[in-house]
Amino acid sequence: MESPTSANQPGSQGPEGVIREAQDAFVASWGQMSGAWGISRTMAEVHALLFVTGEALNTDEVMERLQISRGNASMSLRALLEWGIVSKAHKRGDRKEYFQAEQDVWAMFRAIVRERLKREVEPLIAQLHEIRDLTGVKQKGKTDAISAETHLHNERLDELVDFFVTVDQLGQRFASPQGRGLRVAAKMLAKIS
Amino acid sequence: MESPTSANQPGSQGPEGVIREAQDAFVASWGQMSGAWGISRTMAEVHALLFVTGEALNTDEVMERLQISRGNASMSLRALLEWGIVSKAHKRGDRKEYFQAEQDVWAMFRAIVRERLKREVEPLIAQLHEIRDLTGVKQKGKTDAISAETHLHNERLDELVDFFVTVDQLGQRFASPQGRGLRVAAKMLAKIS
DNA sequence: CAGTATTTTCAGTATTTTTTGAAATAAATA
DNA sequence: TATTTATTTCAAAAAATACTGAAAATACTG
Repeated sequence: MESPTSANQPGSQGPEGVIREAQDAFVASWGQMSGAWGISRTMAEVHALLFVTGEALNTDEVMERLQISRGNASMSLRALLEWGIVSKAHKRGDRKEYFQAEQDVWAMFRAIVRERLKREVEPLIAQLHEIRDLTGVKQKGKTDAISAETHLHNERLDELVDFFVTVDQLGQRFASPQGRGLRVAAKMLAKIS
Repeated sequence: MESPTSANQPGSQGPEGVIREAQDAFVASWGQMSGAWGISRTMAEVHALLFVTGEALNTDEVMERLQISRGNASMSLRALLEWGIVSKAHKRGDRKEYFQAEQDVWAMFRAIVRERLKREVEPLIAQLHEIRDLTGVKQKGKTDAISAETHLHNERLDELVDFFVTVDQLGQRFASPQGRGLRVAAKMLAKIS
């Protein structure tokens, strides 16, 4: 049990103690999941902070709240921009840059899917094609001078390529802006006993 | 370009040079993807080797082919057994244990989905529920003494929980043995222009 | 059971990844 | 333009992760 932070002045823009506690807990949880997204713990924490506060924060506020260095905050924020789940904002009369997280959870995951397809799945498909080409023809007719072993090898690779192409196509549909509709589809599919 | 390995004796059980080359390339590619599965590079390489050769290999053969230590091979193989994508086999008159990879690509990914739901998604959902409980009631009716800020915070978390519950349900359907049918469904969904 | 073969464990080491902090760069103001 | 403020970069340090090898444990065999 943590002792609650000092009482807020009434009317301050800061969250009440309980919310702050919940926010910190969320940041920690989300940080633990970083491995699952393939990003560093800090990057996940920065994202969690922006998401859970719902506010636009500047680099110093992020540094202060997460107790991280300026360099780390800068790199994490830039990476989150590249992932497309955080965007820049500006405040009048303030030279600092502010950052805010995408607040629509489904839109956020569409962005993540899009990025992971691009970074992981598509390069893999390309490599698998190259490897597949090492052992010859694709046509079913040509049984030529191909050993049984080569044949089995080719079948294994073809099945794998086929799987990833399907994943890529499915992902693209989900990730596209039109994929919005899939939210409904997904919930229905998930529900039917 | 690598010089092909020394010519195989005809009739040997070893693969021809070209296949060996393709296998090595596959092991390397699959190893690079390890991050995406959340496993170590070696573990991915061991799996790749078993998958791409299609053979049941023993610890020494794995060590030799991947140039890794006995300890590393042992740990990787055990972890792959836990993931359920590699199984044990035995050869008559041989005391060594042999290991073979699941050869059905879709079955293999069902196992991976099952495991990642269990290790990553479900614990997250549990934690999110705990965090959500910190800031009170779920009922829509009760607008009581809840600040606007708390209300927004709760909405954000509820949306997130809802998302992961949907993912978990969808994943379970796919991962279940009955999920076999989803292979067809997935391919159809992926195709429709 | 004693002896041998095989597998697992784990402390120490090596490698990879992440973070820091300060210098360099860029942007805004006056 | 010079000055101040904000951001990025990157070499070095720290932290996290993976790997080795040999000892311990386990499982077979005769």
